[in-house]
Amino acid sequence: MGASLDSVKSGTETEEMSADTDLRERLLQVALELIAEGGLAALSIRAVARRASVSHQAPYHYFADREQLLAALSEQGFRRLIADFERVSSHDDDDPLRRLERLGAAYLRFALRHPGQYALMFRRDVVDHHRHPALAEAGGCAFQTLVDAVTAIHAAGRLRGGAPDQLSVVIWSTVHGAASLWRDGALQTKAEELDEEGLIALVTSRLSAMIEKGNP
Amino acid sequence: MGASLDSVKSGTETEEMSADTDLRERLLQVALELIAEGGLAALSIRAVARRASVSHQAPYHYFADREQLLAALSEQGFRRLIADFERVSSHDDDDPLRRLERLGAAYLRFALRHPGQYALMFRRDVVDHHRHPALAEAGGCAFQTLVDAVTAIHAAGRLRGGAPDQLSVVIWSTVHGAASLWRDGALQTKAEELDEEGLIALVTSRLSAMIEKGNP
DNA sequence: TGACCGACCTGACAGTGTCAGGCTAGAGGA
DNA sequence: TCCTCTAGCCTGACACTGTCAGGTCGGTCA
Repeated sequence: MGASLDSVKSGTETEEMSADTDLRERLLQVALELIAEGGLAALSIRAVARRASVSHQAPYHYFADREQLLAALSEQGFRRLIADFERVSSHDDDDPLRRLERLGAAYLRFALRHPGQYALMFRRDVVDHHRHPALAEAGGCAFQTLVDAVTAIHAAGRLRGGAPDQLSVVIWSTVHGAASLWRDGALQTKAEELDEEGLIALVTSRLSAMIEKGNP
Repeated sequence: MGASLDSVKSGTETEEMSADTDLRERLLQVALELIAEGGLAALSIRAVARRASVSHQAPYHYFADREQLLAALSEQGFRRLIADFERVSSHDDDDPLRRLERLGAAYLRFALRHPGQYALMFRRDVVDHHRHPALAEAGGCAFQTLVDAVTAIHAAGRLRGGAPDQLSVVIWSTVHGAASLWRDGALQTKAEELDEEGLIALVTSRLSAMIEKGNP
């Protein structure tokens, strides 16, 4: 028996992926679908296996346990976030404060568009970064982008007090908090006239206000 | 059988609570212990029942399902947070900016001292506020305290731009983000010289910088 | 030809939340 | 005194989960 339909790849390209794709990749994509549909609670190894039409044990050939699959998903999220960062960084406008604002907006957009995956990236109770060096490295790289942006503001002499790495902590806290609260629906009931773009504008505008020298 | 040792209450007051206490209260306390010891993942209805020395079904007499128990725990958390807010509010110093800073510090202290319960208070995937009006009301009350504090700053003419409720969203985001990132261990690796009190000082100082008029 | 191995599979186990249906002590009315 | 009712538990089952143990099968390589 097994995966009996290799090399067939006939008419059904419409759904999911073609059958001969790496099972590992297919499992990751299916897991992402499940998270997007029903949140982290809807993600079980067996559910992933079912949707991928393999046995409930097949995923364990590629991932030692549940946490390893989640770690791979989490790392993928950080890499995509970093890619988003790079996209908005390579802007011809080189004002460091605007750059920080664009990074903040990109962060929030990523979090709001991929709420399930974003949540997973910070659920250390289910994925311990210490056990997954590649994940820890990706997360560190994302944070470093923020630190670099603040350092550039400092170098331009426009930072009001504080060390760049410490101010980065506060800035990261602000965007992470806004993203988390919005995802959890905690903000929608408080400021009803606020939509996603409004939230992004509100938060990013205060990011520079928080650290810029000589702000009115 | 059942709870066979009512009205005894002899020598064993040292551990947990006396045996004739409300089972409902005992379940909540045991649940809190489990969360404190092993996080939310360690909290199962059956584990609570085991530690409370009752059958696995006894909790369902008081809580319709798992979510109801978690909702009660979450609501208790918000009420304790509100109590902390009131404690630091009734200070003879009536500078509204200092008051906001004290609120922020109280928020962070609560989150850092009760990480499991705090996490639960914002896990809407496990506890939907819409299904638990008392919980939603407690959460709204806590947020309102922040809004009131910002409104007082506005009334004193010391707010730089923005509506109080919108600025409250940003401030809440900042403290919530800092608390969440610290709890998840995401900050410890980035700014190693930072301890809990350092984080509180760092964040609260930037809260006023974010909104105060005429800040240097 | 035979040993090996990667890529799956089936079958079991303990743990979980939850449904269904007990049991028992006490209260309230006849 | 007897009967009924109910609150406050209980036992037993179910489907679901992650995970351990041990197949099977096609290909590779000596």
